Amino acid sequence: MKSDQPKLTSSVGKRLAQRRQGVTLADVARIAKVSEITVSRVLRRQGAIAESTRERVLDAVQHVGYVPNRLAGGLASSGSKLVGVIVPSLTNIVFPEVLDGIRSALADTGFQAVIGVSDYDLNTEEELVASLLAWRPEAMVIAGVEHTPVARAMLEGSGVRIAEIMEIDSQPIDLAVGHSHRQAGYDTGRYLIDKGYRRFGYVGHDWTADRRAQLRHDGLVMALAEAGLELIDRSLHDGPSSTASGRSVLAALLSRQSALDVVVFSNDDMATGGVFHCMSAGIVPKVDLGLFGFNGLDIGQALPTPLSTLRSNRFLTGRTAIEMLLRQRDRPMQPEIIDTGYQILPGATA
Amino acid sequence: MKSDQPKLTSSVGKRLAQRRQGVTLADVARIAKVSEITVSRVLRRQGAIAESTRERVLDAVQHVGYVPNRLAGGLASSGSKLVGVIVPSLTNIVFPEVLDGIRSALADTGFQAVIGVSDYDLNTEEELVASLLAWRPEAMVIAGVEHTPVARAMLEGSGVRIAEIMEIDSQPIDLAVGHSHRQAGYDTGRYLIDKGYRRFGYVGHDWTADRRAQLRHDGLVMALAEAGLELIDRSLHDGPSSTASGRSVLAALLSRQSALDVVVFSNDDMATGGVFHCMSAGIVPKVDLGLFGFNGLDIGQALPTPLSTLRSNRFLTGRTAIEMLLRQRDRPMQPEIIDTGYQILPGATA
DNA sequence: CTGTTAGCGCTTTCAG
DNA sequence: CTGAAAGCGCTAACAG
Repeated sequence: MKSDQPKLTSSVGKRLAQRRQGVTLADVARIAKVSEITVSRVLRRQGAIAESTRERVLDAVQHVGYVPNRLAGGLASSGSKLVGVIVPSLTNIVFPEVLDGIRSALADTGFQAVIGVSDYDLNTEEELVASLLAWRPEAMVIAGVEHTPVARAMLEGSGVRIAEIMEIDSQPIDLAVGHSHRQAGYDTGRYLIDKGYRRFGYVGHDWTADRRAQLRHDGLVMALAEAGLELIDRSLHDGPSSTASGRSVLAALLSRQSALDVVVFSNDDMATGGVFHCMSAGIVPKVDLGLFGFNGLDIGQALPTPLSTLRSNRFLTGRTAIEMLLRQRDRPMQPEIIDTGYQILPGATA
Repeated sequence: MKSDQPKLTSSVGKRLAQRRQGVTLADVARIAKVSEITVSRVLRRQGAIAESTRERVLDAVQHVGYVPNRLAGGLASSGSKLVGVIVPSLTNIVFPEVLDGIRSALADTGFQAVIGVSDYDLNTEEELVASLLAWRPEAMVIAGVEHTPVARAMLEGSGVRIAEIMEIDSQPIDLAVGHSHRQAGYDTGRYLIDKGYRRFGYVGHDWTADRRAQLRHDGLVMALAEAGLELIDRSLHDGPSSTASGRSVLAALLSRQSALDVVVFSNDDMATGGVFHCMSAGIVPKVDLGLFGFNGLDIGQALPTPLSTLRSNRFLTGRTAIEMLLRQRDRPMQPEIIDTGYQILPGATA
């Protein structure tokens, strides 16, 4: 394998054999017969370099297959070109979508994201904050505004810019990007009440892990209360949201409570499962029973009866967070909040 | 904000004010009245340390809120505790699932994954290889076995262990973990032929981006040929797979070709869309038309008629890749291949 | 346009 | 059990 590499100047070859390490700037400099800093400048396109030396350096780089060492570069320049990102999950598709927005904003900036997954656990999140901060990121994106006191202290104390995303219902440390979940729940209630629904049921998943789902629920209940209504019944799945559980939990709810005219789900995964249950049970969505989700996932819109739901803008949220963070390296005097909003997708199930 | 931090010894406070940088080992050492190396040892639990000094150091760390600098640590020890990972996409759920397997294998090892997304583009992948290698990862995981010559050379030359995952149909650089897509396609064909299907159609997505889908297709055609059969018709969507396109492309195929008794889809996303089309068009899966997917996604199994498909083991693939890589730091003499296999899920659509 | 001199913050020797 | 000295590979800050 090693022998497949291009042949190197013997001195470099020897050093490599001894070190097992990679080629360094010094190696390139020696071959190009310039100083290390000149190589460094060429590679970073910084400062004026004579075209002839530039070529010589680039040739040398090619020749020895030099790959810069960012650990060293970051240390020397105290600028890691890293952004730390913490999300609760990868299996819930909304988070990969946020990451995709982050990726798109980071493209061509030279920044790399280092991603941590907290698994909806605040203590895990705290550990991740510490370990990501150890990479000296130049900014940090973290889902949610709820953190352990220690995690919060580390984030505040780090001095780097922090975007707390997906939620703007509380005051952020520095910047919040997302939308109000309480308001989304409230708007869901208003929309359905306006449609004439009166007998509300709710199908949800584990709240202790997903407080944003709870905020939406609370907003919904608030809208109902204002209209003199209340949730007639609700059923919660003890675990993360999924199509399968949406299906079974709706079945359970309906088996004990037949008087509902609409069911609001904690999100589209659950609601899609609900639609599947209806299909199996011969219940016609909207006609026999209204169903309403949250997120506006593609899958829900591709259903034979497209899901009535609220679309949140995950990609935009990720993208905006990064754009804001990179725009200004110092924290603002006042915490800032950016609402990326949501839209009602009327669909065909409510 | 800054003033909310715990009060620091005045000397440290002054240095911080000057540097805007974080607290360093030296600061902790001064406060604990030990040398830097002792602090370092305590933090890395390395070498014997008197319990009393250990406590003194830990107190100091707490007091000043010290966060180690991994750039410096990695540089000094030439060990980054980083694993580079490159996947083609985050929006196709199978990749987040692989990442989750990687994450689970990395948990409690002290390693961090740095993730790059190639967007199914080999040139982008090449850039990612270079930029991830610059972080001096101790191992690298990359989806697929197809790379640009330059990317391949960098991977080989890096000396670090490389796992090429999701595909074992070609010879890997170092280690391959996944399953044979050609074989999966072949087995799909055998399974359906044994079921009595004879008139095959195919609905797929963009092959240029997803060569594993093409391999499955080729395997399918091979099985058909062995049985003296051939694909009667096929329709390809010019873009990534999605439920929506599976739906419309099946509709298009059926509108021009009514003699099919089974349609094989490039994956479960497409197949789920196909099932949705059938629901809308009054076609009864399995009875009127067989449908077969690939991946074994949850959504397919939660359908009113669970999808007949092949389940690939994404989580296991990610997890196994990391376990193998961390088990042995040197590349094996011979490239190694690990088959994480797949299972037929009979379902109810074929 | 190019080079010299000092580190960045930590860990690896090697001593004691 | 603890420390002093010497870098890791690169870049900032000055020269020239």
